[in-house]
Amino acid sequence: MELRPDALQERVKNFRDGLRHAGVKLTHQRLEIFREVAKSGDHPDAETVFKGVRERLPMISLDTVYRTLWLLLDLGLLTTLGPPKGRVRFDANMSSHHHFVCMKCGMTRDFCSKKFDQLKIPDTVKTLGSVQITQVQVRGICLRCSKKTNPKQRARGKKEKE
Amino acid sequence: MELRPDALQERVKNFRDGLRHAGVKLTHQRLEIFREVAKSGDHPDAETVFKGVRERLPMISLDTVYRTLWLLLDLGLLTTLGPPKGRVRFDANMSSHHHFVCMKCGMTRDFCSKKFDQLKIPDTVKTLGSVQITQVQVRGICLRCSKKTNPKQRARGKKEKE
DNA sequence: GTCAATGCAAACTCTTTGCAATCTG
DNA sequence: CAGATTGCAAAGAGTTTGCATTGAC
Repeated sequence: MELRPDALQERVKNFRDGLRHAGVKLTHQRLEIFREVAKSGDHPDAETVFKGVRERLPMISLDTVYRTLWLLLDLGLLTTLGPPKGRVRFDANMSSHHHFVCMKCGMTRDFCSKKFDQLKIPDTVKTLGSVQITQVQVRGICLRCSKKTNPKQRARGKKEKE
Repeated sequence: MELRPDALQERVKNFRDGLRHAGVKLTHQRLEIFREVAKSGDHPDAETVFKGVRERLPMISLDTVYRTLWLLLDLGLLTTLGPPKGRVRFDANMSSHHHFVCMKCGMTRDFCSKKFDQLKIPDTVKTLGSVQITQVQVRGICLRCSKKTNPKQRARGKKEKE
């Protein structure tokens, strides 16, 4: 599923501005990595981005892809699907509920809402496949992370504990 | 954040029934692994489950934890947060949109809905942290996966491609 | 020209697999 | 008691890091 060219242009412009504003260099690699994510509605993982970019920049290395993706995440030019960290997380709550997710540390909490339980799914969505569950995901920064005073903390710091 | 004891009981009962119904043996390890996930509203990853269970079953091995979690996922006694596979996936669409996610292969598609863009977040949620984005996640099985006739396919088959 | 960014290779971490020993039903 | 399940150890992915070289500003 490819994006319309003009919408891609728009995203790329935004990307250039974002880098300049952050005082970060615009390299070939960064541009192509961003384009690869931006042009797709599929939300690729690092490896998939790597393969795509390699067709245009055969010399690019996988670690540059990783470094760039995390950088763009820090700069707010990309987001991730689900919690911001790589591990799969398990949920034994099979009754209908919703989630608050902290984008810094990944902390996730359930909450209930009758209203949210009854959302009507657009018909266009039903053409994508059969629907099992609908959940609302509220993303933000948890109290614990908000309190941390250091403004330059990495979004993916490994030492962080929930 | 611990679950109320009676709600935990309920989940455990459901779990026993689920295993029996699937003709799968109920072992100490499986019970404790399930309890560890079920008692927490934090949605632990495999490593965290392992550490928790080890306090009660010191001899348990990490690979048993993994095998059990994927098994329970297959049996529908657990779910995961976000896509069902471990890799982080990136999204360059920073404007408001929502997701359809296939629980078999992880395929994810954006969709738009003005209604969903305007959901009012319950006040209780705001006590958890500051809110940045609210997205609806519709989970189900995509057309491609529905078509596959083999009913015993593993939910996490590695060969699957989007 | 300077300093950030890249590519390479090696290290690390997380997850999976093969197999003999053990335990459930 | 039979066959599923476990623990161990080793292999396989996926991700990160150090350092010399390259390239953007």
